[in-house]
Amino acid sequence: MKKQIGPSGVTRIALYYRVLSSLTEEGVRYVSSEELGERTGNNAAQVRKDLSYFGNFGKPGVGYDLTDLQDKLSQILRKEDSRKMALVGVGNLGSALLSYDRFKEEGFQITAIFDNDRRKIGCQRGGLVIQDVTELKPILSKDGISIGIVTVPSAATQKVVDELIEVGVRAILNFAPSRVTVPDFIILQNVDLSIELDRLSFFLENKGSIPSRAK
Amino acid sequence: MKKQIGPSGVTRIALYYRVLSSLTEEGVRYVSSEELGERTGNNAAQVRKDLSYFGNFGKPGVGYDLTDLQDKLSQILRKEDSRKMALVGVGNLGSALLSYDRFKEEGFQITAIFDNDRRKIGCQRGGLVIQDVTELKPILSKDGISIGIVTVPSAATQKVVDELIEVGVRAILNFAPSRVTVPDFIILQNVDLSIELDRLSFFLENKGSIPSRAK
DNA sequence: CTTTGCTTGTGCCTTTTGTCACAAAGTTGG
DNA sequence: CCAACTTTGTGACAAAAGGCACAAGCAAAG
Repeated sequence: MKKQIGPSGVTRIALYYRVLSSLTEEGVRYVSSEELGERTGNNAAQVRKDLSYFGNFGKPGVGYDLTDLQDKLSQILRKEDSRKMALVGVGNLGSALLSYDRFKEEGFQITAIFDNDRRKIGCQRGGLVIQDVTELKPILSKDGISIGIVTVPSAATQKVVDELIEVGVRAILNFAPSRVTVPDFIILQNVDLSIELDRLSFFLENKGSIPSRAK
Repeated sequence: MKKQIGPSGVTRIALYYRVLSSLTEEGVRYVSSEELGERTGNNAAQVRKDLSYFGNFGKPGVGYDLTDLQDKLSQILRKEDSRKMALVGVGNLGSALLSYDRFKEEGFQITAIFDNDRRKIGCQRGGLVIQDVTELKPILSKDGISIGIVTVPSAATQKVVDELIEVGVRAILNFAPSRVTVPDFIILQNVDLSIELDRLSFFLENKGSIPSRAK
């Protein structure tokens, strides 16, 4: 069986895709693994190997056809299936994510938002009405939403996550600092900003030690 | 020379620290590598090895003294040196970070904020006055700020980062999607939320393939 | 058509990261 | 004090990730 790409490889693929978008605007037609590596901070061989997991996209002596490669990566990352997302927790961070333009640009769309705060429920945010989180299950059960973004306080996280899973959400982006447990078939990605700062804080005093990886 | 801990090890250390805080609230006195592993989703041996990079904190047959270990990790992550941070770019995301309580809780404090928008400059946000980004250098040069948070549009990122470095900032948390180049001695951490979503999107269709690592 | 010059795809090696398993150290109960 | 349990710290092993280097493929020039 052919070896598969790893988690960090996927991150790099997404990065390559970003760079391709820039290059398109610059009117380039072909790009080499060398250049792609340069622009993303990766080794050229790494780039070629990453891409080779999904097929032979390049032409020796020329490089990769830009629009062609873009299509391929778009397909790999499922950019066409417009992904609908639900956001739970319309606090500061949640609100910011709602008006975060880059989600739209990259084909992601938040279509339902929830909170447990009486004062917020019914209000509008980014063109959507904030709904009662206790109504989450009945409301989402028909929507076929596959991605959930959770920006609620730690204490509530597990409950919200469980409910999202019940209504068919299969991937969750969790901004709460608490670790959540999910079944194996669920994709969970934690984003903990204060941990990022802890990392910075550590490396500030131990700079020489470890080369910073470009996550 | 003794081997040093790697980048992902540092992330785990920060995670352990979070769990210790919870455990303290629960009134526990000792914790085993087994339990710490359980709660952070790591192998017990991994936990012990991570900790052993910094000393022999545990007692065989007992485990780790909770408050003691907490102190040690706090020291490792430099939690005491109250870290001052500057935030550049007071848009949606920037504003959210300003009122993100967890930064305070974890000992990080934003003490200066900048934007280039005429209409924002002079306004208050989270108890701070938004200052003109063109004044960044003169204002920060005296402050001894070591961490910068950058939430400006892609086009402006490199310039802002360069200026931060000029005034002595040594670690940067960059939320812009564009890759920035910095000298070797600078710690740069990119956080790109739309790339996180791309990852989710990919794994949704390739679930079986790769076990999701608990970042 | 041949030669020269790039650039890809990939086997192999190196380095890093994670896990296992066990000796040493401490604890508890009789 | 001794025997039976725990749990640590770590050397040895396994798996994964990254990089090197080269054969094979394509292009362009003569």
